[in-house]
Amino acid sequence: MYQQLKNIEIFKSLSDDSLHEFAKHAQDINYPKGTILIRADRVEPHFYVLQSGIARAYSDGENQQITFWFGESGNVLFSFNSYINNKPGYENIELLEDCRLIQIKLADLFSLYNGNTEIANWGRKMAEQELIATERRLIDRSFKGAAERYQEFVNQSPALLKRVALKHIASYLGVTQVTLSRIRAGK
Amino acid sequence: MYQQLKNIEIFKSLSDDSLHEFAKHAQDINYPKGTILIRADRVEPHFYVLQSGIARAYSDGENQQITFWFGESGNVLFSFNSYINNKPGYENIELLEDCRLIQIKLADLFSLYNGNTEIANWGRKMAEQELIATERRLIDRSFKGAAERYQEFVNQSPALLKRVALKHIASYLGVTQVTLSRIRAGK
DNA sequence: TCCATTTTTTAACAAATGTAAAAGGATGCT
DNA sequence: AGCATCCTTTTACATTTGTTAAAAAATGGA
Repeated sequence: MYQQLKNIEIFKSLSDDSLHEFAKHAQDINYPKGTILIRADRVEPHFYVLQSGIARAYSDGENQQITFWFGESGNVLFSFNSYINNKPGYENIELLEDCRLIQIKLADLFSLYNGNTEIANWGRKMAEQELIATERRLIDRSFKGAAERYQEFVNQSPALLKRVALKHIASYLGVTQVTLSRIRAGK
Repeated sequence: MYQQLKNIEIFKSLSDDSLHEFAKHAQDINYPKGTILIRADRVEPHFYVLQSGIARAYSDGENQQITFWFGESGNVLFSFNSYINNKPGYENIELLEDCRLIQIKLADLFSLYNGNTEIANWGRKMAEQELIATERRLIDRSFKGAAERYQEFVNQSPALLKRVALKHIASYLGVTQVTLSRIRAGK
């Protein structure tokens, strides 16, 4: 497990000691395509790292479903509200392909945070990077038109474009599927 | 300074020891209304806590300015990209009233993070709370119409409504000032 | 108070996006 | 292969929001 973690980008900033600590609590696990790994109405007691496959996080509304995050190999994956506030969250996470995951209990992760300064700072930086990326997306919604946001998605995530249904990409970009079709048709 | 920090909500989860550590590096500072405290094109070497007054963060585009954050008494205030990546950021921060601030050098904050597990976890939680709030706003842009977003702003931030120019609130909500006027007129 | 400046509202029109429904494609299962 | 299901595109129309310009209202200083 130590060797496995060592090859994951997000762990590369950690010392060997911290990585061994992580490895003690980490499990390798597989789930098939279509699995709803995390449900909005439950407290999810695990934290995951995607090793292969892709996933999406979405929120259910009255008559629509909003996809607001995609995860690829190497990304961390958890229920924000479980992780941060120990409450049921607003997001579901669905595996869009068969996935191989690292699984760690939140309780174990938190004791690592409390007992190891390096890991606490690792967790801090992880949250900060997500924060800055999310804020950029929020700002881009005001600055850029839907066509431009689509072009950026194509440039930055060509792999996702091929593997994810367009209806999910549409809601990720903040438009309806009809609008995305229009953009793609170049009209 | 220790007594002063002790009364700020965001520091209340810290032990006395950690608070004394903070106090060693904290300074009390005042700036007048209109000050551009943080500029997008510079690395900002400080981290601030607002003690009184209000502020906004905004990003400049070609022909518009997007306000994406408001700060009130008790909020932390920093340049994300300076703080997180040590690079010039995308945001300016303007003081909308005379403000009293706590100022701490980022270099000092980072050494606190690296030397004190409790403070590292405090910083982690701070980033996590901002993250969850930002993500909610992003999701709400898709789920809710502009009129509903305005109503929520009115309910959640009545103080800001009175003290901030409507043009800034409009861009915070992701609409033009004309649209916000229409919403307010109930049309 | 008066004036200049800034902010907010209103109006008319244009553009972008949403909605609903239908048709065409693609996919997966038996 | 054939069928059912789901995804994507297209069309027509409605609605929302943006743009530009002007007027009204508020603000701040001399």
